[in-house]
Amino acid sequence: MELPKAYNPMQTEEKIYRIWEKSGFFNPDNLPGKRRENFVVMMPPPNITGSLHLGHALEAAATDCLIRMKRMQGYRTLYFPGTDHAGIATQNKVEKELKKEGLGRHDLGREKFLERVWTWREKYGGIILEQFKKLGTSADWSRQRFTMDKEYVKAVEAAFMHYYDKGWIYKGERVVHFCTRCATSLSDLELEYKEEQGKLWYIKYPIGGQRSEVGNQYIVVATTRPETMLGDTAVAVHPDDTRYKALIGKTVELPLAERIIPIIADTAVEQEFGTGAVKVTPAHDFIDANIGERHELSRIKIIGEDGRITPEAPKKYHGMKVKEARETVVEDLTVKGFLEKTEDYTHNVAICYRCETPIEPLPSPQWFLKMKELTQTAKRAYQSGRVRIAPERFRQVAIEWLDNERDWCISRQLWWGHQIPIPGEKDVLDTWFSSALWPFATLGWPEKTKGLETYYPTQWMTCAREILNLWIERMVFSGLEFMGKEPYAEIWIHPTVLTKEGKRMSKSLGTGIDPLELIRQYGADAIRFGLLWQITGLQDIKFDESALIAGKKFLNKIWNAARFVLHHTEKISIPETPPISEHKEDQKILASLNVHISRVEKEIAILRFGQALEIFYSFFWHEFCDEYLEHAKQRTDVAAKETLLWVLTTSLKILHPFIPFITEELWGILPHGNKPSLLMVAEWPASSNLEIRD
RNA sequence: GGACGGUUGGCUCAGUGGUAGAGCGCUGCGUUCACAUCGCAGAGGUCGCAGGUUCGAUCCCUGCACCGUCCACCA
Repeated sequence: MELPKAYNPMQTEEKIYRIWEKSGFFNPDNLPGKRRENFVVMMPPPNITGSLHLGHALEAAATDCLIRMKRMQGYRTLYFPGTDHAGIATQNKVEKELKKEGLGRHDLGREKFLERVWTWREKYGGIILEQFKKLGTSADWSRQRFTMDKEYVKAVEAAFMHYYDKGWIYKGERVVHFCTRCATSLSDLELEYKEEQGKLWYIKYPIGGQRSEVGNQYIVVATTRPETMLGDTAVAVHPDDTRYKALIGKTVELPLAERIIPIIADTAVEQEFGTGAVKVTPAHDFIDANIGERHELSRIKIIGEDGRITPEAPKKYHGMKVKEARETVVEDLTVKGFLEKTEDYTHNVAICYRCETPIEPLPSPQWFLKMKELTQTAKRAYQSGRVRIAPERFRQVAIEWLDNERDWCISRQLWWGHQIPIPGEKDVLDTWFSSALWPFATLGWPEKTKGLETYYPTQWMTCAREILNLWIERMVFSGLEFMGKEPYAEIWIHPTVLTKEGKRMSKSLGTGIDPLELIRQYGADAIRFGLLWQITGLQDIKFDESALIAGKKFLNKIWNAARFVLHHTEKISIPETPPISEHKEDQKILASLNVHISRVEKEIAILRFGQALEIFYSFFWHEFCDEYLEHAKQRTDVAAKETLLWVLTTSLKILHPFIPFITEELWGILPHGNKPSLLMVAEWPASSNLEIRD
């Protein structure tokens, strides 16, 4: 067969992927040979709103590399794919789509709106998985799950009821982060922070009196949010603050609201900030809420879910938006002489991670899940090593979060999501409540399915750094709670892909790189090569396209080495066992091959994909091509030909997990004695069983 | 504010207690016999700064500077 001089990924990749899919080998139930041990990995389900970014590509390349290697090593491999309904994210996407038609979700009503979301899901829900296929991901698409599948909904309800019956779920009015635009509460992890040039207002609170004018005695508090003073129920100072010690226990009159409130002592107050005296608004600030609980202060909710001032505040301010209220309050304070001074002040303002609206902390009835016991079981799993975490340093990060996590607010005021299975409840559940069940809900839990029996627990998982707490920890305690077993043996926090300048990749900043564009330009193998090549250890990756060029060149090198070997070994088949040869050069390359296989295995075991690839790249290019191939040109004996074929085919096996397309293509062309199966299920060269001669 | 990571040739990164390496880029030469997406040759680094340990430090320790990430968020 005459091969073209240059490797062309376009002509290969689509064809090869179809052959793989048709083989059925992505499904572990169809794998040839006896398979005793599992290697199961759950794909972190991408949002149905998403399209592939380099983080996904890195995740898929690394996971697929492991899966393919384990598959060849005789494991029962399952790479389980699926997608996440992603409550807020998806709802916002659809709302944006509606907005173009001049409609809001309330115009449609709940039912019609949800129909629209499902339409969206049908249309776009699978696109991202198609993009994973382009990368060569050998996931079992026949098992694909969505977090709103019927069976999955049952699992979510069962989990909720389990906690509910245990008394771990309760409804309470708590101060939560609230996005007034999305009209929903948000978890800590759904916030972003934006630096804002704000002001610090110093306000005089008259001491003791019943006066509505400023007297001689007053205490000054500093605040960035003067409008919340309408809901103040105390002024707090540090108990050790000598300036204010004499005032503790006395009262002040709250300007504008004309309420008498106490001066209390609390260690949460920082003496150095502002005047050392702080207004306490238990309804609209988290720290104040805590202070309020300690001192049994009443909570006056002056900002409503609509972002407007409530009737709890003085009549003048009713119905004002927060910003307007702030301006009016400042004006009134100024006119009445309560404002001492104003300073410029830069601070971070919490904003909604979806729509960037400033967050209002406010008391709202929400559902909570008690966390104490759950987090402690998860903590023990990490401490005992039953769940390993790589790199190891993230274990401490995980444990610290588990130690400090408050009860989990699991309700959201959205339309798109899992209904809380309590009659009359309109809210839906936090997306992460369903994601937390991913490793076993995908396998049919709470039914006792064969899949669950066979494939739970899983062996490995990877995710991005920022969802370690959001997702990973919650899967661990959910797995322990519902299955009695940790959901995976090891979690790898993979490097973050940054721009070459070391900045975060972001669509809005225009610093993102589209992997699909790169695939078109270089081919999927080169992308996988480039990404894996750059995973070298602890560091995040400053994505460098030159690694893709290196990959592309390497692929061409492999292609042409194969062309040469094919020409040079006509009428010879690939030997079944390593050739035995008298020639030193043959012995040397065969021995070196085995050494390099073992080194690759060792690097992969500690997830150093870059070093593994480098090791074999160097062997193949320099030792095999530059030296042995040149030497073999002088040889016509069978031993040389068998050695060429042996080293080449073995190299294809080793390289297949990294660059599956080209290796599979060449495997199909090489002269096998018997009709070969696919390379993806070929037997991994057992380096440990081979004699290493040097 | 808390925690963590990094600082090595033009760029992106490996690496080791004892003459410093790769890929990409660059320079020169070379196209009959796998590959010009190639071959050969080469230039290019006082391994962030300052101390310390050591016979010897790019590597170990301390401090500092700068870059970055995550977490928390302060009125």
